Amino acid sequence: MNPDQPLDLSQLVEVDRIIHEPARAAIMAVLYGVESADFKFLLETTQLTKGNLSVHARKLQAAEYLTIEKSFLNNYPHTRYSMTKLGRAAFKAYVEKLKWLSKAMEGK
Amino acid sequence: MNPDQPLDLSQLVEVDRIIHEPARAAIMAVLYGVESADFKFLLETTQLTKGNLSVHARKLQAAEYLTIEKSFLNNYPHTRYSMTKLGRAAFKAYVEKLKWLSKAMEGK
DNA sequence: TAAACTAGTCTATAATGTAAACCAAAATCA
DNA sequence: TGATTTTGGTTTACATTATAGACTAGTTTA
Repeated sequence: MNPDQPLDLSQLVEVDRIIHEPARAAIMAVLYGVESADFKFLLETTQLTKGNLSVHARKLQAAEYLTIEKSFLNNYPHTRYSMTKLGRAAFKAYVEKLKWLSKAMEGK
Repeated sequence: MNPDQPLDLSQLVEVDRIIHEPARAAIMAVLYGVESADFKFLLETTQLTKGNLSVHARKLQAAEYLTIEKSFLNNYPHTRYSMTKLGRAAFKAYVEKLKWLSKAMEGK
């Protein structure tokens, strides 16, 4: 029991739950690197099932972390997702928190 | 849409869910740094409610990530938690995964 | 002996994630 | 042509899960 431990673990408990769900973190991680991505691309990169991708993407949309644009491409429905500024900031903050934790665990 | 993206996001989706829950991650983070800790100490450091601490700690015990020892101290019940080798390894692997994600997001 | 405190546990409720079933339209097949 | 398959998703029933307030059991203090 180390009394000089300055870690504030409550920060961890207060992590952004919307992003913290791995399925959504994966979606965010993909979109963070690109301007936009369509359903098929996200399906391949995240390895989620279609149902999960659909549901989780809409949860991210509800949080205004991403936008969903529907159109038709070659006669087929086509859905394009892109991260909002809010989503980008939230994801950045989330990753910072992860980094903080891993740094805090170093040398223990 | 960056085609030369080598990221395997399925790794993220397959993260250890037992640790991934923030309440439990906080417990693990505390115990990772110390040999053992009692209920009160965990309560203060994690900021969890008593009910949650109790439940989540037992879930970690069920996963064999920590041990729970009960005794009496000054006539009061006293519960002491410590991380198992399995728990330590699992937490280390978990933190490595977080590190991997934050590194992967750098410069994007 | 009543009241307040310690040290937890139990449990009802709400919230959440999951993937299989479903849908509409387009393409292919026979 | 009609039947079947494929594309591109959405819906929803189900199971799992987290949460905190109520509860228990015993101790100390007034």
